[in-house]
Amino acid sequence: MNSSVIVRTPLHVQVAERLRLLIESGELAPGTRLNETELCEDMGVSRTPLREAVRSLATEGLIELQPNRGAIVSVVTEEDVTEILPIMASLEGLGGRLAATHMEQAKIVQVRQIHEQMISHYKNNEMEKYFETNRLIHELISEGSGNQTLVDTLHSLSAKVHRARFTSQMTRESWAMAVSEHEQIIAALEERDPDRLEAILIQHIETKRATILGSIE
Amino acid sequence: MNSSVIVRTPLHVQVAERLRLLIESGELAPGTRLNETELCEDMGVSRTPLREAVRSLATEGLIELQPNRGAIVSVVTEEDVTEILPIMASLEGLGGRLAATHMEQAKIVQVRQIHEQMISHYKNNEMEKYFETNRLIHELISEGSGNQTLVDTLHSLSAKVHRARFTSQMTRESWAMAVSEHEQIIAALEERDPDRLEAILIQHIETKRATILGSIE
DNA sequence: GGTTTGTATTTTGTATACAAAATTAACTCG
DNA sequence: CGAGTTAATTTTGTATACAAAATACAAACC
Repeated sequence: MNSSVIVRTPLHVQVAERLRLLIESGELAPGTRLNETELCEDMGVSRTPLREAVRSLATEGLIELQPNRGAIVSVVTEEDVTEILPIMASLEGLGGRLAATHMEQAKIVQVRQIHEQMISHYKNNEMEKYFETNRLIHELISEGSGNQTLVDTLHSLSAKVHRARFTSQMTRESWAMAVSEHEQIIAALEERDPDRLEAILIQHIETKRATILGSIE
Repeated sequence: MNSSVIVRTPLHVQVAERLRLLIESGELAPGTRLNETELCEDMGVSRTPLREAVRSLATEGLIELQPNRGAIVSVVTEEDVTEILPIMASLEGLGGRLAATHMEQAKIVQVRQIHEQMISHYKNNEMEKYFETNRLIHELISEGSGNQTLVDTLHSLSAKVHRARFTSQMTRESWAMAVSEHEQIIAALEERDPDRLEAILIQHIETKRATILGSIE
């Protein structure tokens, strides 16, 4: 009976993770054609695991397959984002509603702490760090729902929006607005008020939508 | 300029579709171990496209990969269904809300027609046909939202629940309840009342939840 | 000059071959 | 007999080889 088996993660999984990283970081920009032989040489693997990884990321939506013409990094359009945000609003709302009742006290304290960090990043005008803590808070709250499927679904949707990279166009006002909403989010969570938390989270995404789509026109 | 290119769909896509069918129809039962060579012989393809297909279905959640031990048809647990239904409620609600305003009149008429068909299947006690028309109505409504991402997300969640195959345990009362709710759904759609449609769709899934989970204990 | 057509090259799609791990079966020793 | 160990077999993981399609390029033609 070996309860702590060492599992060497399969090559195609490692390759997929690495590709995902390259795509999500923007190193592989949307629309980039993926050359198999080239990528294989870079990563030091053969085509088989690489192709398996590409197929995975394709069903995930990160990559678009073009039959007999290879694959490109999929392009997230404004339309995609317009479709995704209402879904995220709905799901974040549900997540908050559940988290308000299910989340452990210790986790809520943790969220508050990260919130404070986020505020200081805001004050110091540290965009990158702000976004990172921001993302973390939303993730912790959705995790607080205790619903893993919800967490996964939100994560995948959020990744697409993030990849669109419209967020950097944030104005001073919209940023202030987002921060103020976050203050309310934490408060509602601490008061364990499902209805309010749900409402604010939905409103928060509406703000996000306005910011993102405002920045495009 | 060739606008109607003939694209021979890649083998791995065909294989994936066929596997998906086998899994969703229950021909490949949850937990079944997938033997590569065996499946290859059955389908008349080599291992490469088969494996690519398996990787796809794995990221889709239909198949579970066990490193160095192959793949099994993933098992949908009661817990999974408990997680999924609230998400579906939330999303179907959103879909209905959008459909109430966006859906074309002709589509609404079509939904009404299928609804009538469904009713007659109900009266004739034709379970299978009832479920099929039922599924179709929900799909049409979510499509009426005009939000393809929403449609896809719902579809994938719905497939998991369906695969759990708890639904056959429907009692006479819960069935009647579902039918009556459907009547209200169509009415709200015809009246183009977003709030009511959203509310009923959410309630409808609550009924479904009660039915499904009631049948387990 | 620009378009077309045919050929060379690259790139993808699929099959096979080899390596490593897991499962099964056989066997030893208590 | 039966637990444990080792050998044989199967099955998966990865690499390579071959086939087919797409792209790039050059020559011929209008």
